[in-house]
Amino acid sequence: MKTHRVVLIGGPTASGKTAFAIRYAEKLKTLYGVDSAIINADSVQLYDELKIITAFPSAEDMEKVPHRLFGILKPNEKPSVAFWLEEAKLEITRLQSEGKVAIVCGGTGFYLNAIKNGIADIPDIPSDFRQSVFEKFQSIGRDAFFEELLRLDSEIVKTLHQNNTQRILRAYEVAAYTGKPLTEWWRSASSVGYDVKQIVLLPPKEELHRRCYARIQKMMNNGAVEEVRDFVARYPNYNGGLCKAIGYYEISDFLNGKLSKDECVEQMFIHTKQYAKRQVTWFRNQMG
RNA sequence: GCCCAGAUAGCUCAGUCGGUAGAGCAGAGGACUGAAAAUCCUCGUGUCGCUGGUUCGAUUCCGGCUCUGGGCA
Repeated sequence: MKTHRVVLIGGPTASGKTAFAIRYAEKLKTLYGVDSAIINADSVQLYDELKIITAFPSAEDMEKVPHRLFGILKPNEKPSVAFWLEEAKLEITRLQSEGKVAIVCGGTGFYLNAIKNGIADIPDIPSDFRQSVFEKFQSIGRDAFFEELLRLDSEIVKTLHQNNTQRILRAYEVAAYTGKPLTEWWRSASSVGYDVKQIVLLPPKEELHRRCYARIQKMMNNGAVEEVRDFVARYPNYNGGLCKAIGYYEISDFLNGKLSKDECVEQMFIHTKQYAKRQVTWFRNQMG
């Protein structure tokens, strides 16, 4: 086992990545005598809150194998691939210098892909600039905004639908701020150049759905409701990155009476299945 | 027992002034280069409750029946 190799473990939610990664690390140790660490590649486990609904690794698991990049963000901080990649590269470099193997594990295929293929070296866009772009979008409307974007970046249509607000804003920001179209930045992306071994777990759909449901039940039994109640009490009117964790809105709606408990669980189940499906599509089609 | 309102896609419902019907959600597939548990795209044949009648033609109008709400007794 070459220690400079980077192992990527991906798969949809509830596919058993965490358990697999730990077994993998233990085998590296017993079979090859090689130490390793698990690096988080899950956007929502980057946070140090809402650990139940984000399926944060258990304390026992974290004792078995060193874990990195878990719980490194506060709720009001925002992650991004670029941020994550920088941190992951630092960890990988550190592990490799110690002769250890990096096991990058998580469900955010976008992040895993960045390890494989790298991302374009685009400068940070200041938040006030981004805000002004957003205001422009709101004032002139989607159609006009998209037309202006095409003037700045004529090739963007090939990969971008004008209804995709997040991305047309991003494309506009980059083109307007850097004076260079996003599509051109993408062409200049260079691979990070790791020797990557990729493992993707893809359980059959029915089994995956069963596991998703079991996991939601477990979260609810482990205090997911109390966790969200406590969180919204400490962060009133929160609208940061943790909002996107499945369970945040559903349990909030249960707490304020908009959903019954059964409906809440049902919604979480539906959203988890939909998420898993998007992940499977990504892993199948974007990562070979 | 009587009165009223419903009965249309897996669910919630719209609609057809009579020419066999469409939205949202769910579901299926897909995209993805700095929000990715996010964001976005594509896909809609279903005895229009059952049964008679009128009509060239009924899911649509009329009658009866069944079921579900709500009201009156």
